[in-house]
Amino acid sequence: VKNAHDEELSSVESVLDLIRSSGGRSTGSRRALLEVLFDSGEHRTAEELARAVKLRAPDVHLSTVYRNLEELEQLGVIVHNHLGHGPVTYQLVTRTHAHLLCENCGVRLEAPPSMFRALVASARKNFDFEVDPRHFAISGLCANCRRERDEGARPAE
Amino acid sequence: VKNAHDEELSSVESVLDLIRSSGGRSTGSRRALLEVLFDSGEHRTAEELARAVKLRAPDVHLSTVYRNLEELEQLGVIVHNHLGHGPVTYQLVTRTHAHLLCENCGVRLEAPPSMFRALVASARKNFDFEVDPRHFAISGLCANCRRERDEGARPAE
DNA sequence: GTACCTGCAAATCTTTTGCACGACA
DNA sequence: TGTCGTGCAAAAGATTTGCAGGTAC
Repeated sequence: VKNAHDEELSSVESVLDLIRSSGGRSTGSRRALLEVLFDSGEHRTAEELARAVKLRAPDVHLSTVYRNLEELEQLGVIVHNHLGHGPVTYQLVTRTHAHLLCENCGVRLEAPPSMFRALVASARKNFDFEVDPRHFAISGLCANCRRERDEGARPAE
Repeated sequence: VKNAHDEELSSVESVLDLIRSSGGRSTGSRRALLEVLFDSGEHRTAEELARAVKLRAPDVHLSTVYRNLEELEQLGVIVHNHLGHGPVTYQLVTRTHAHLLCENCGVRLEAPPSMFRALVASARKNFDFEVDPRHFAISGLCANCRRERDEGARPAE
């Protein structure tokens, strides 16, 4: 779980350098995966990433994508997130942030780090625990679904 | 996503009543599953619950447990949690609480609701979002693993 | 009696692994 | 050249579904 510095994570080439310097090899499938990760939006599943990789390198197999994602995660280049109930999603560590996820409709809101300041401080103080709010989404109910629920709970609809 | 009142969730029989009143039937497999849920500790997987159910009612099939868990969740009797990377776990809604989960070693700490007060207020104010910190674990690093990481990062070990 | 529930088997979906071949350093 | 990486197939783990028969109400 080694910590890579930000400048090492700024481009496809710099990450390939990082891979080489840790004893790995710079291969076509790794380059293609990194290009996709740097190009694409957030929270892509392994399947989505593999589909995009195949556009650049048609022979790259899904299992190779999984293996490379694991390698990149160990190097600290990407993280995976558990959002909702679907498959795991991946993204560059330099682009992570916390999320609010509606349990009911699945809508996802990006939460600013400031929102977690008190929680981070409290966990540190009370449990000596360093909270990283980016790995799992914070679940709850969005405004719409809360309204729906409250209306549904009215005595006589 | 109807909200059951607490007194309806206080015992196996009261939940069976709730099931009947919502058009469902009181069956042996449902009773056995509820007995297991009321008897057992927290965060049990479907597999674990099915194993315990089979001790009371050997013919109950795993798929029936899944179907009944889904039904109970829809009635608001239980919730499921995503803790760490393993299978989903279930527990009675009356016994839920938030968790801190170490990304590195998997240790799980029970977090008091007070720890989330500021987050809950801030999400409500800024996003009109009602946070329920019990559904997903809050991930991060426990004291031990943080120490380990910090030592690993020292210039010369 | 009828709608709901269940056991069983099989399918589905996501992810992992074994193995032999090929490619990077 | 030797190790690491890859494609492919197959396995594994968790969950869902189709169907035919059984059961609560």
